[in-house]
Amino acid sequence: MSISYNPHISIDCVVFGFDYKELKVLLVEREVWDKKKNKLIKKDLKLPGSLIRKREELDHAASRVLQEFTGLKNIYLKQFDVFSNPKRIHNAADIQWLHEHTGIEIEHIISVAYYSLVKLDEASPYENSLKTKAHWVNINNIPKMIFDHNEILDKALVALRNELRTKPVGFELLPKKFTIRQLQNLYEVILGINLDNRNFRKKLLKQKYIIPLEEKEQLVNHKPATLYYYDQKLYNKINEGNQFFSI
Amino acid sequence: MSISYNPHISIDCVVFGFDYKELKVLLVEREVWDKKKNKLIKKDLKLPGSLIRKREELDHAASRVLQEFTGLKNIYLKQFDVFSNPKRIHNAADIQWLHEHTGIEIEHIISVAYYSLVKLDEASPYENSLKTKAHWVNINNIPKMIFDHNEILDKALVALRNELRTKPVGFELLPKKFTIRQLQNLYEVILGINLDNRNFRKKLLKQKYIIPLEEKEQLVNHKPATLYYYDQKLYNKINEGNQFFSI
DNA sequence: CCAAAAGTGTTCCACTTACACCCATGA
DNA sequence: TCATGGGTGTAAGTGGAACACTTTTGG
Repeated sequence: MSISYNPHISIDCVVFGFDYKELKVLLVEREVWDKKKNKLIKKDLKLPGSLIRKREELDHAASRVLQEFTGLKNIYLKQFDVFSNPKRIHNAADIQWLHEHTGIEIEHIISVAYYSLVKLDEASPYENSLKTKAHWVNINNIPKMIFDHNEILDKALVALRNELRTKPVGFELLPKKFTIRQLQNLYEVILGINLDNRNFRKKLLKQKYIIPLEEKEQLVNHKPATLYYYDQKLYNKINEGNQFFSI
Repeated sequence: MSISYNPHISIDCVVFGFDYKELKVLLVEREVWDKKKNKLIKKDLKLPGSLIRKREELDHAASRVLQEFTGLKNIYLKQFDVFSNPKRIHNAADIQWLHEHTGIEIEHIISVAYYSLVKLDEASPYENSLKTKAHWVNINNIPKMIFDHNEILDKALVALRNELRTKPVGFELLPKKFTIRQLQNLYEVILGINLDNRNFRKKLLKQKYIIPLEEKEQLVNHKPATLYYYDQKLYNKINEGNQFFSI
């Protein structure tokens, strides 16, 4: 195993999902075992990640990790920072665990961090089929993770907010057909602000690449909302080199 | 020498400077020698960069390189991308040169790219004191460089433009005392657009952290312009968590 | 008919844009 | 006195922000 990995560089992915109400992050369990006693010492959480393979491109490594943990291909991935503090992995037990887990002697791992945006309805079927257990954890309820993963997550959220304000990435977190209210909730939850719903609708519906369907919401006990979809190609055509509307 | 470097990770710096008229980039010469004949085979240009040292943090490596090549400390540095294509260094002669130059066997170098903004009037005194020759090259006149350095430069320029539109980084390229016209030229040259000078002045002078001095321009054969300075602390105080004016 | 969320218009203000001339200085 | 760039004001249009009620549906 060790021969195929580059022991100096890893990638970590902050996988965001949105369940129409809350922003969630996919975290995976790490189990630390006492080998002699064959006994579980502790279980904690981390971001999905991996050392890169030898001669592997970073984007490839990120896609690979994402597929390993969610089963999804072709999802939105953005590299947003690099973490290189030599003390980022300092705990003796962590170094030991890495050694056992990878078969590699670790000295200083630089981690390139990505965030990705997935549609929860597509991702959830895969959640149970993992060897390593993964959980969707509410962004407001993140535990202490291993290494510097809390810091990575915090910075991912800042990067996501910045991108959400200027680029049409919110649609990556919603199913293809969505309501304006769902999109508004997404903006409100991620940015942590309240938006005036009349103004939000006006602004959104002015964008020609947000296209109403004949279809309506189903199974709600109130007036069903119109469903819309986001036409990315049209967006690209209209906005060649220009700005997204900003919130 | 080889023992102190990490052979997998390098940093490259795109150092921007502005001479009141043109945007320039600091490039350094690479000389390829035929060792047997002790003869210079060719000279070409590259971005200043270096392998990182073992257990060295990336920001530290970038500052180190910058100081090596410009003599400057504490200058504006921003990490903007990572280049990891395994074919980014593919030329046999380049691999050979790297080996001779670093004493290290190179397999796959991932390069973390920074751009930095320097005040030309402060940087120029150091230009001549370098062991490796460095040149300020006009952004419109960049030759073919080695490796993927042209691609790195192109992406740095895109990143700089994005940042210039939303953050007060232009001041890093000007001396402490500057005229509004100089700042406008900077925006025009970097963004590649024309700006209305009445509107530009109005917008700028509305910002309270751009402070007029009693002093005027000297030695010009026309009405001397008022000098201003940028009060970064005041900017931070005013704009806690908010937006810079956008151009 | 009640509860729940969808959907809709107008006014005010701030900001952007377009546009042309006089002023202060050094040579 | 001329050449050069500095410095200034106004009007029209655009976009954002604030604000409350009616409509449609399921239960």
